[in-house]
This record gives sequence, C-alpha cells and structure tokens, in this order.
Amino acid sequence: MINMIQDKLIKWYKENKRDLPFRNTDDPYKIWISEIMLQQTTVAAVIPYYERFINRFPTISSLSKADLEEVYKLWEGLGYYRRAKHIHETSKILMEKYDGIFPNEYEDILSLKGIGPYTASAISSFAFHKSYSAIDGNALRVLSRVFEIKENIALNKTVKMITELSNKLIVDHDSSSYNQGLMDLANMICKVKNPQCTNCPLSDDCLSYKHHSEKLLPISIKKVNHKELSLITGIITYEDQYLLIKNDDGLLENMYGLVQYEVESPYSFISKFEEDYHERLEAVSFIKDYRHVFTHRTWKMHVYHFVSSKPLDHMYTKEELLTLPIPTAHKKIITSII
DNA sequence: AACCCGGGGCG
DNA sequence: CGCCCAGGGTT
Repeated sequence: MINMIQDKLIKWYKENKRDLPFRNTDDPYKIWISEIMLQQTTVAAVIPYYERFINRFPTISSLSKADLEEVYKLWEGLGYYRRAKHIHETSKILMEKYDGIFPNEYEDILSLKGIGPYTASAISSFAFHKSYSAIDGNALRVLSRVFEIKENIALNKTVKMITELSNKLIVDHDSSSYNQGLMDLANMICKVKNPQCTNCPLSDDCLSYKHHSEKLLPISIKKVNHKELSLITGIITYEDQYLLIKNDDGLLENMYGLVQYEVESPYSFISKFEEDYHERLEAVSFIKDYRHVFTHRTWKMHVYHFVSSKPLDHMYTKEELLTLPIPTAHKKIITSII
C-alpha cells in the first residue's frame, strides 16, 4: 500500500527535511540533551545553546562531573531552569545505574527525571528506531487537522487518543522519519496560521482541508490566569559590589537575582529589607521602570539604587556577578545599568 | 484536571 | 498584545 499517509509523509520528509545540528547524530546522549532543550522552546532558540552545551559536555560522564552552577550558567536565558537541574541529576543516575550507557528501553527512558511521554518517544525513535509516536504540539496540530479531530488538545485524554491513533500509523514504518516528518511538516506547511495546504503532501487525505476547517483546528483551550505584580527592585551596592540573592524555591529556583518586594515605595522596600537582612539601606535614586512578561505573570519592576553602609553577604563585583546564572528579567536590568 | 515553570518571535 | 513553541512535574 504505497499511498498511505505515513508513506507520503516519510517520502516528503526525506526530500524536504531541515538540516539541524542534533539530526547529525545517533548518540542518544546528544538527542536527549536536544530534546530537553526543545521542550516548549523554538528550534532557532535552541541551536546556539545546544552547540555550546555539547561542546562543553560531550558525554554523559563529563556532564555528571560538572558543578550544577555551571550547567545553570549554560542554560541562562533559555528558561524553564528545572530542565538544567533534571539533566544534571539524571546524568549521575545514568552513570550509577546504567554504567554511563543511555538505556534503550522505553520504560527505563520514561522513568528518568525530566523525561515524559513525548521525550521518551522521541529518544526511542530517533536514537533506537523504535515505533513510538512522539506527540508534541506539532504532531497534535497536523493530526488533528488531517483527521479533523475537534476535541480540545489541551486535555490529556485528547493527547492520549491522538497518540494511540498515531501509534497505529507508525508500526512497520520508519518511526524516526515519521515523527520528524510531522514536525517539519508542521513547521513548514501545516503552520498555526496560514497553513500552506496547496503545497501539502497530505492534502488529498486531509479531512479538514476537504471540509475547509483547517484554520479552525486544532482546538486548544487552556485557562491562564495572568497576574501582574508591581515591584520595587533594588540595585543594592557597597562600593564596587552588588547584592545578588540565590532563589531557594519557586519561580527561577537556583537562579541569582536582585532583591525585590511587592511594595508601593522605596521606603517600604527599606523596611522590608531591614526585616529580612537586618541592615538599614539608604535610597539613592530612582533608575528606571522595566517590564518582564512570564507565561503566568508580569513583573512591573520599579528599579531603585540603594546603598549599604557596610559590605553584606552575597555581594559580588561586576566581573564575579557576570559568572552567575541570572534570569533574563534581571539580566536585562543589570546589563543596561551596570 | 488544573496549575506551575521562561523567554522569544510572530502576526 | 495574544498565541505558540520538539512538555514535564506537582498537587
């Protein structure tokens, strides 16, 4: 049966695939790192990070011996920093439990920290050529259009349903080309807006194209309550040193940042700071307002300069400070001011 | 099932 | 400004 959609997709992929650095390898380690970086992150954003990371840590063993702080620094600006923590922990487990050899069983791969159904399937198919459908946002879009699936793809049960459907298509086919074909088709042809259906190898089989519903699909309804916080953010100095605090938990865990409080004025900031650090600061000047948007939150940062009359713990010179992992929200303030 | 976790690019 | 991106973990 030559005209099944799997065959058309795979044929199209082999003729049109993107040349990406993490496609030039069968090394499950490199594929793993790339797949973690690619979680909710665009290919263009990942490429320079991937190159730097693999250059610095070419093997599981080298990564397992690294300081966590260095892994975070390589991740700086990429977001979702828990991913950096997970790969570092997982590299140690791979050394201890798997003798430094990446496991090839799906269930073993899935059990690793930071690896869910998508990533386990991607590694299983790309590195070990096993028949697991890697269902990401791309695959959901293409498949929901081809089969005109009108369910909400933000629901787990819909993803499961589409995974089972796709697993029936993938058996006895080149799973790596099938999975990556869905991604490249989604990226180049079956786009979120303005899908290029007239150039699509699957248009003859696509139910939503047939019914002119391709721009309505997929249905993705997620509730997001976005909070806006008004903050006083402090550049706190003593002579040539700057205060930077490591986050213990929650948002931006283990990243270093400026002290900031959800208060109305720099005077309230000074009171709060005195409660927390038992030091009295002096306000010097208002610097500038900054705005940073996260997925679930916006920080409106009113940046002030404060000085301490004595050196404090966790103070760094400009040179030291730039070696620490700092999230973009504060890094853009620091690099424009300091 | 709902919520949390970053940052950038695009229309 | 809203949406999405080679999602996963926790509650």
